Amino acid sequence: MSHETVPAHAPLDLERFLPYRLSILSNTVSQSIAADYQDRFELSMTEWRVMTILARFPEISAREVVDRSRMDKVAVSRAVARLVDAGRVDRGIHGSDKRRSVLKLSDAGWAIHDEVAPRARQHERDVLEKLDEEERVWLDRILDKLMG
Amino acid sequence: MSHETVPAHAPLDLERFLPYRLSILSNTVSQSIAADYQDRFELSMTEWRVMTILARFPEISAREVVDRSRMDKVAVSRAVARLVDAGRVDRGIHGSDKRRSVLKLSDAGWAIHDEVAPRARQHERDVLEKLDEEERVWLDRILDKLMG
DNA sequence: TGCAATTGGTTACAGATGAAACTATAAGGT
DNA sequence: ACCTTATAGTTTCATCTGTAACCAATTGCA
Repeated sequence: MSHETVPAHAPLDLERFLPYRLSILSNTVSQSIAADYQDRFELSMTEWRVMTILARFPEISAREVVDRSRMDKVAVSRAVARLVDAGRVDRGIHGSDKRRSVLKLSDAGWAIHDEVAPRARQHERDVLEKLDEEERVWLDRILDKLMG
Repeated sequence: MSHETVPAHAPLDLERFLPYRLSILSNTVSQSIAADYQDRFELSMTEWRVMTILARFPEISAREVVDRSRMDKVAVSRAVARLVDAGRVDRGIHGSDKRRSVLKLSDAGWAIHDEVAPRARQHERDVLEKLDEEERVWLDRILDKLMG
């Protein structure tokens, strides 16, 4: 029998590693929703997110979309450009500050929003249905604390 | 006063929408860990994940890495190629099936693993510290149910 | 007023990603 | 043995993404 000279490696158990589990879960859920509207409307996830922000806060600037969504500035710029291009968002210019855009959903944009939003909500319900009411309350509270 | 002809839009509240919250949380957590090793070792997240799998299951094929990690086949192929290139993983060929690779961490690979793994675990603890013990138990249980 | 620093937004580039096509080997059925 | 099908892994291509550089309008202040 020999002395232990090699340090014992301590491999991570990826399956139980929180960041990994979150990443898998998040991707699975987001992908299943995105799959639903990407083909039907040629709408990327970023574009959809911008649309939901504009649905809730009409007439805001791209900057405000960034602030409200934690999305990347460049990503928002590109998404808005495509949405304007597709006639789904109307872009105006702020009266007193010519740098600022003023964005809102067009009628076509609203039509898509009104079709996609309920389906997205349904997906969320499908996921949450795996939990009982007590677990849903805890999850909500835990996410708030983790993201605080 | 007029009849209500326009249907009431029902915008999603992105801030409270589960898939969105998961996505933000997951990105925040994973990014903060990845930032730690990406610069110091020029190691991508995919490569690091492959390394953790090989640490736990030495002498497996790329296929088994895919199965155990839910990662994309192509992503694994590329990550392994880079790791082999960098001398962090040794690639052999399976005796009775020449298609199959046999992968394991090299000494250099283990050295990196042994430095990164504890730091990754520390990051996980940092995140979980925002919760009390009861919440941690619930979170674990909830993730299991959602991912079941 | 004039000029440096800031801010809103876009562009350019470099790296990451995923679907599909491809190569090579193996397995299965006749 | 022969031929079809399946599997391991790589390559290709088109798209996405993030960082940094950039432009134009605005603000702050000497």
